[in-house]
Amino acid sequence: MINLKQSQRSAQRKDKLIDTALELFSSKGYTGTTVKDIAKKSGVTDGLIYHYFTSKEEILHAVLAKHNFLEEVRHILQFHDELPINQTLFKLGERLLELMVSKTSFVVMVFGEAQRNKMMAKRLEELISEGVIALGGYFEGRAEQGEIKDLNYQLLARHFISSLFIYFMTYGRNCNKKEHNVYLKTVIQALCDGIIKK
Amino acid sequence: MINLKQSQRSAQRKDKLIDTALELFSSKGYTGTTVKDIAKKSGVTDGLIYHYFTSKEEILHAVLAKHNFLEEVRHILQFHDELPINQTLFKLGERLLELMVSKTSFVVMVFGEAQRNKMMAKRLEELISEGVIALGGYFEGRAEQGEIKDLNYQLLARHFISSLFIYFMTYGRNCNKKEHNVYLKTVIQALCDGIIKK
Amino acid sequence: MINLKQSQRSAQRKDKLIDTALELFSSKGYTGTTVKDIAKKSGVTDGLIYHYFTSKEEILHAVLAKHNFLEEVRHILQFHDELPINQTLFKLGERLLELMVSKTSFVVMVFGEAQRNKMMAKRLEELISEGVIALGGYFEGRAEQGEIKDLNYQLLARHFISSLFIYFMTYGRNCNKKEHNVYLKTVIQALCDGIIKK
Amino acid sequence: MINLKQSQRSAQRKDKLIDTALELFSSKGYTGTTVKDIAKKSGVTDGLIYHYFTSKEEILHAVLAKHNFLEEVRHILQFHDELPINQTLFKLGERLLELMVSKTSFVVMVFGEAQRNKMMAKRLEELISEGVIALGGYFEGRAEQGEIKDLNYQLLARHFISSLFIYFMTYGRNCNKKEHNVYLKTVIQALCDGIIKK
DNA sequence: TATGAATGAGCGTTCATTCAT
DNA sequence: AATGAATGAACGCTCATTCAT
Repeated sequence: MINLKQSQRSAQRKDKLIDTALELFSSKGYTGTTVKDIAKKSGVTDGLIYHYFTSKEEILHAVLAKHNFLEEVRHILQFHDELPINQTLFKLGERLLELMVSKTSFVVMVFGEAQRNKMMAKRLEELISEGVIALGGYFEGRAEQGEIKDLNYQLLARHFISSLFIYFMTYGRNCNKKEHNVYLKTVIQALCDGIIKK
Repeated sequence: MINLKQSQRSAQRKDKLIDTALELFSSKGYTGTTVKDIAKKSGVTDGLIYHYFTSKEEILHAVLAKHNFLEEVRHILQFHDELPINQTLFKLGERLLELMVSKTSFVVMVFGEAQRNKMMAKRLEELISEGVIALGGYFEGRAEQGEIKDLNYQLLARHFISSLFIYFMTYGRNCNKKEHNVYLKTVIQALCDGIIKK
Repeated sequence: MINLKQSQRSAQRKDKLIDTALELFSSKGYTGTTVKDIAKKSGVTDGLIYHYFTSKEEILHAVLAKHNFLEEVRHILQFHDELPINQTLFKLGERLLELMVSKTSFVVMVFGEAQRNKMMAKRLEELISEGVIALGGYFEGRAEQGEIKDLNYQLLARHFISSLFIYFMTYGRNCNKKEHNVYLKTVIQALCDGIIKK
Repeated sequence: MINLKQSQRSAQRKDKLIDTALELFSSKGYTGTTVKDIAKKSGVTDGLIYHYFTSKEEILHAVLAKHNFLEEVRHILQFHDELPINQTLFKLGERLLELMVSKTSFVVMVFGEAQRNKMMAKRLEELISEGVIALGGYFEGRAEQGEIKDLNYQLLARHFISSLFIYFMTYGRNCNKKEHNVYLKTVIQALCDGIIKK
């Protein structure tokens, strides 16, 4: 029994450490965060950290493993063909923004550290690619139905996703849902109908 | 008069130091780069750095001052109204990509450091805003001529610029001009005419 | 409970560090003493110093806290009125000299550092003032009893205390008790009866 | 001619450097003063310092040589026997205080540096001893005339001089002449007549 | 499990001094 | 005589990591 309780507490503690690490990495960056920082904020002694992780780098790995929202991205990207394209895009944008908002600190960390850390860069590219491929596939499907013009769908998808991403990072991080919607509507309307008056 | 040669060599050396710093900052980040690194790679002793700069931070400032391409961005953004919108956008995109390619390491550094360093964040926002405002103004002008639809031009501009930016950062960094053009054409065609078949 | 031994050894080590620091500060001055010096002389690595103290300045504070003899001075200065004035002064002088002798290196350090370091200057002034005020009060009391002449008792007290102090600093530091007594007798006799033959 | 002018300017410059050094040493201490500081404040380049002095230490020597007021102390200490003792002591005290006031920064430096620097300590002891011996001799002379009691005149002299000195250092440094006189009168009256009411 | 003492390489920075010009 | 570029050892301090308990 004791062992069970112990191992539970142990797991909880590890979890706490990972969450604290994410928080700190997000606000101060990986390099800017001290192992001592993590220990202190988690209410744990310095040495104990190395009972749970072999190195600072491994903490980062654990953070990435726990907060990897690739699954959630994939789930969002299961497109249903019943809706008109613009509504589908709007829903997608809405959900992606929601997801990014709910994981702001994680996104910020991955983004900020990606220049320095190969693994982080790979992770970032994975996330974006996942979206790009799925959305590109959706475009292609619509094209086969004769609904959209003949274009490079992958590039188009990348354009949409990455614009959303940078909007969130540099501008929309602190905006509310209403403002997000204005952005999404503007961008999607332009994307669908073009900006040129006929 | 006496020390013309010396002061020349001194200026050259300072220049060298700035360039070396840019290189290192770009590849390892500001925090990840040691003053000793800069000294060593420049073939200079540690102490001499502080003959030219008062601190590591000042080196960063010097790097930013030397490679500040705000001026160039402004120049690129002087729109001429003779051309059709899509051609104007294409020219703009082409030049912005050219500029980013020619200053890749600088752009990467500013981008990567912006999450951590207030000054860098400001610098980045300046760069993007500059483009957003100018392009937004251009859209507005075209709208007044009845050429484009009623939309939020600032958001539209931000969409175009930031998409370009992230395309470069995550994808186009190593592409050639031809590939850039494909991207630009796709994105601009979609932006102008929409993707929906009528 | 577990680490009683460890925490004991830790406390001892901290104590050792403080004592070593006092020794070094006294002989080489605060500025002239390196943190590495303290570490080396204590048989400890550089980094460990910062496990016990947050800065070199804090080591100084710890030294001051441990060797703060203000309390002892106060105790000495509790005058008893039973004795004749000259005997009271003699006892006071004797004890103050004893105290300074037993804390020679501390006194020397405070004195030497006071010109440069505001905190040390304040500390020194505190020590002297404490004595001056107490002794001045004693003089005043005796004056009210009609035992001493009408004079500025604070200045008189300062005169006595500071003379004692500089005697110790520049001359009596290495003298024995007998020599101290000669000094005290001479000075006190002169102070009480004057040097002029009537 | 040119050489004469040059050597004049050279001498002036050296003088300027010494004075600046004194100023800086006094306010920031010897260790706290940078050779660069001296150069800058003197309007001279770093390297030139070493054309005039072989080291920082030598600058200190030069400062001491130039501002050595032993001569002046000796002059002040030429006692004349016409006056009553208390007036003689008052005149002596007055002049010594005047001298210390006029050379405040020098006195402060010597005093502050004496704990760290053997040479400075020796210099300080020289100055004090000079006064002690002269004043002790004067006392002895008066004693032979039957004017003062039988006491240890050297200790008495040390008492008077050092009290004066510490009064200046810790208290009278910023007082005006009037306040000095109050101090001197009090101390001298007590010294001459004693403080005990008969 | 858990502690926190201990390590030691490395950080940004300072500064007396040297030296080519 | 004068410059200021250049040196390099040393400074106070940080921190990921190890380890005895």
